[in-house]
Amino acid sequence: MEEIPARLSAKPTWLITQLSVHAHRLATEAFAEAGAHGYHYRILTALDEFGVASQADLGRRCNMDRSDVVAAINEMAAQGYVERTPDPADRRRNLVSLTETGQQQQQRLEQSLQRAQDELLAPLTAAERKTLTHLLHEVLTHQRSQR
Amino acid sequence: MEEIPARLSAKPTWLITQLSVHAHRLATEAFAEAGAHGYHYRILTALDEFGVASQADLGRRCNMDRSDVVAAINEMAAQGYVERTPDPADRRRNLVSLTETGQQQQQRLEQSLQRAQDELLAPLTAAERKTLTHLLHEVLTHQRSQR
DNA sequence: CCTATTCGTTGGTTCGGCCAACGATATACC
DNA sequence: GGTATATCGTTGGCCGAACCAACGAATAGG
Repeated sequence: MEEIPARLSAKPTWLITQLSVHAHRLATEAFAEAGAHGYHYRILTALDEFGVASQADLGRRCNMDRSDVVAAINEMAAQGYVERTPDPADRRRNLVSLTETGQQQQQRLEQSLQRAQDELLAPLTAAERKTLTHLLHEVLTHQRSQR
Repeated sequence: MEEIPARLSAKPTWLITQLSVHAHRLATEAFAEAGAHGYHYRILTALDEFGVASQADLGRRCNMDRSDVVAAINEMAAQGYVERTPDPADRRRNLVSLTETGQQQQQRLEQSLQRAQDELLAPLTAAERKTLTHLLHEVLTHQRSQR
């Protein structure tokens, strides 16, 4: 019926980009249930893991552009998940901190994402998931080091 | 300096989406050298592999929306890589065919992509690449069967 | 015959990822 | 100390890939 060209389906770049579409769709749907976006999850998780940070730090940790951090923080501050206070030690900076409800939101998103994750990797055994994760990690860190 | 939250970098969805950014960038740069886009490569390859097809067929094979097929065909028809003729047997359809120069373009893109591919997977051995490809393929086909 | 379905096309939205520029501030160098 | 350089937050924009809704024309199925 709708066969895929072999030259496409044999290429890792094709597989990765196609799979990222599915992964992205699953993650987006999961986040949408909690009224959040991908950027929001990244920032909440970074704050939960490393504590208070400047917006620039968050951008670097979450691999986001500074301007996108601004927008995400605006939205989450309006929702009460995050607080923005000027850094007394460096008045260029804003210190972003996680609120109580922000932490709860992080946990909600964490669980939603976990479910999406399981759905995505359903056909793989635990060992295969580990192998896949390891290989992807390998390639990604190499790619990151290249620039 | 700019550490990445462990909860992110351990998640296949994160790894896949982040890696797809790199894969996509490498592929896009490779295609840009030949003045093409990712959608163009997909269609050219599908035509090369399966021969003449309707736009709707191309969309299904390349996993593209019909409307995006229209735009890509427009561009490639203007470049002379592809020809659009009405199907006499079904006047709703257009039959899209590959021209001589279109076939050459497909080969150019094929080679460019191969180079991007090698760059992306540089840190992996041949065996690891095979494993990765296999696992990705597994997950993707399962995902495709889900809808 | 008439209802669904398919096809190509137009026009629009969304989301993630970017870039350029700005004023304010901080750091480094001379 | 003063001056260049860099960083930070912010605004406002761009792009590409994916997708959706709706339309007229044409076909297929009952």
